Amino acid sequence: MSSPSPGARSPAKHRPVNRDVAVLVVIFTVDEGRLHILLVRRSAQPMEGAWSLPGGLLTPSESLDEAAVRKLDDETGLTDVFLEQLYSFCDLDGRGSIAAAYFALVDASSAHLARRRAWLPAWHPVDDLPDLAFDNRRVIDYALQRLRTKLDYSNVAYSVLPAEFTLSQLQRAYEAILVRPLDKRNFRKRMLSLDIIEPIGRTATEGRHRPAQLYAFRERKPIVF
Amino acid sequence: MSSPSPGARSPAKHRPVNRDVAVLVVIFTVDEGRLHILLVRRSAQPMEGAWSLPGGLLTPSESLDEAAVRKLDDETGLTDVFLEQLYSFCDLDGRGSIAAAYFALVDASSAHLARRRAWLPAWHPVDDLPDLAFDNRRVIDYALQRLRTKLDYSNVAYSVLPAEFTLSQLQRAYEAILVRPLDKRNFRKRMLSLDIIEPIGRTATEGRHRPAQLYAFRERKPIVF
DNA sequence: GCAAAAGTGTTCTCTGTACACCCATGT
DNA sequence: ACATGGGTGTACAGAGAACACTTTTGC
Repeated sequence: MSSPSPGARSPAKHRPVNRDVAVLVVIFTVDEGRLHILLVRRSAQPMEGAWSLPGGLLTPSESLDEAAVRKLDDETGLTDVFLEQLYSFCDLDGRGSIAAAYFALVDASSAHLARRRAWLPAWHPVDDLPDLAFDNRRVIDYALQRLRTKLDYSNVAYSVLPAEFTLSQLQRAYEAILVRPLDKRNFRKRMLSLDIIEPIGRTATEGRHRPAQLYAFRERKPIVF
Repeated sequence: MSSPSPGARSPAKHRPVNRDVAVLVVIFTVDEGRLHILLVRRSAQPMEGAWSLPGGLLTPSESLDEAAVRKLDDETGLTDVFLEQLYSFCDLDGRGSIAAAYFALVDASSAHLARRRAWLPAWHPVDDLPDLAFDNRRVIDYALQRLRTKLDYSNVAYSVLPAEFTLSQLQRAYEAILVRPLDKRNFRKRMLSLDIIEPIGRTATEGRHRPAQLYAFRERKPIVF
């Protein structure tokens, strides 16, 4: 709410307490049938060089959402993807700062990772993460849970695929995120009945087998069923 | 209460930018078959006297959760109830502060509202709220949505009822929150099959009709189905 | 012609929903 | 005896899960 607290009693001697406020972004992608997260190396003490989630302090004028969008853009060059606030953590670093965590889904082939840094950012499979700075692991676990839940009742997957895709690609993305095989017929039946994707009328040949019908999401923005 | 002057923030480029960080608590209860929210009057400018959600700045040493627990205790005298972080809002007051919103469910008959203030806090039916300070309406709408969703796949209702209750009381609480009548037989069948409540073996007589079996939640803590 | 992925229906089970009557008590 | 809310079962519909074979292409 507002800085002045409606319920507070002693206006005179209360001194406002300000805090560091940062955003963290858990950026997911699916590549080679596996779910990955983007990690960067810390460029400052403490724990310089340790793998961690991308993030940083808010600038004086920006909002939480703006900071998250900026960070995501910095790291991937992408702006028009699924990005949602996750949870606000306190004291992840042991120094009382506030970190508003966000999570995003990106198409690996559209993302352009920064290449001019001493330490290069990199995709890491979620089932094989390195040791992470601070309590970043907690944030990732929370994001994973939310992503998996949300996959079931929303169209978030639109953001992890290129504009045109085959149903098999879509299914592989779902399977990578859920870490569970899905039945092909049931999967297709459900996706089509949800009315969130449509065939675009062209096919794609990929390998020495039958070409697949190409589909696109009707809306490239979040929809909840 | 005095709000921090703009100069209180660290303007220098090489210094981290700190912000006011506050918590807001949307405190729900069910009374007389209607869902209510606890509102207080702002005790400071701007908008002094306007109804708003309880909240306030973090003290120097506390975490977000601790501040939310403290606020809830201040307003209701309750500590062992359902309380969950909702979302962090930015700039609700137009001055760039961060507000971590929480929501809580309390049993109206256990709550003791503050009585020694110039402006008394009060329960307001959610379907008949007064004009509210700032963007508090957005926060309440968000909390309502989350509460209604969560009612369907968790035992949050444990926190809005006394320790012992009848199935009819439980059903009335659900109906008040969802604003929709529920079928008695289906409701009882479902509640019992979820295995989250159990009969305590006693009955309660209330009015000139058949006494009702009393039940209790097996766990008085959050469970997700 | 063969390897490889695309594409396609039916059956069963389970969950949610609709619906109406008798029971125990106080007055 | 009657008014009031407590308590109970069954039938139907829709959703999700299990399951196997034919088609189209590149080589």
